[in-house]
Amino acid sequence: MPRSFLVKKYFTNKRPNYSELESQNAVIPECYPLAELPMRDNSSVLTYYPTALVFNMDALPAPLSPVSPVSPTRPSLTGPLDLSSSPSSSSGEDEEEGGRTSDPPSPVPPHHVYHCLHCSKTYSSPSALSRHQLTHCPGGSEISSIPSQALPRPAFHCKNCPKEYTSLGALKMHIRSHTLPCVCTTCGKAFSRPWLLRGHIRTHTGERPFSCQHCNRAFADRSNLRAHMQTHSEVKKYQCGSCSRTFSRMSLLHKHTASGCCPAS
DNA sequence: CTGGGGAAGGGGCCC
DNA sequence: TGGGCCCCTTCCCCA
Repeated sequence: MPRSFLVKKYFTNKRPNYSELESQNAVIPECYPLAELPMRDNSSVLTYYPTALVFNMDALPAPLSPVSPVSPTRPSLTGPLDLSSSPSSSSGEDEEEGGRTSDPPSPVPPHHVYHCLHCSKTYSSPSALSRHQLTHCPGGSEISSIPSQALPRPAFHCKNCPKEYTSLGALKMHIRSHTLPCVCTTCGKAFSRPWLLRGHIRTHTGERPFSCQHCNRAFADRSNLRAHMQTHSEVKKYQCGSCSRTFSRMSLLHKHTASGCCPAS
């Protein structure tokens, strides 16, 4: 299941072709320009339907209790193996440095006492919970059990693509992928977010702040380090549902299944 | 063909 | 509400 359950994806899951938009935004000020919505003229990419978002709590399923420790985002068949049951094992999965991943592997932090009505997620404050629960509102499949009449329609549409969002903030974030306001001063490549640009700048500077504790190999991206760590693990994270063969990356598993190795699947 | 690294996209969460 | 960061995912390329 894609993580982007906020978005209705009508087309392919491949990256959008921004070449046309890039040509439209060829002149963008350097040095971290501000992201702004192209509101000039009457050609705003924002389509705002002032329909109030009504969150019908009565139409929602009963709260989950107790909270399941199983991650709800893991795919079932082709998803990664659940290795979280042995966090201190020698797989090296949890040995990377810093960040939230170094937190204790407790599935529910003790200060998280507000449970989502739709999934097993918990939050430390009512506001955080209510904000999260809004993500279940739009034509999302995660609440398919709720009658469609009880669900509010997505209110924010992107004019450049068919995506729909439940909040203006989410739409603004998405629009940045069209406007690409962050431009590399070295090569001129544009990005949607400053931190993406920072990661890109590392390709110019050669900075690799994430290093493997097993082989001292360094990486510019934490996710790439995480993928690399899988190569040190004897039991890979992603398992074929048919032949039980494991892979270090989901993409490799997809290649495996697409190659027809396991036609029964 | 397979495995792995590099680069990038994008939604979620916290502050 | 927005910035920053996290995490997952995907594509491309190369050995």
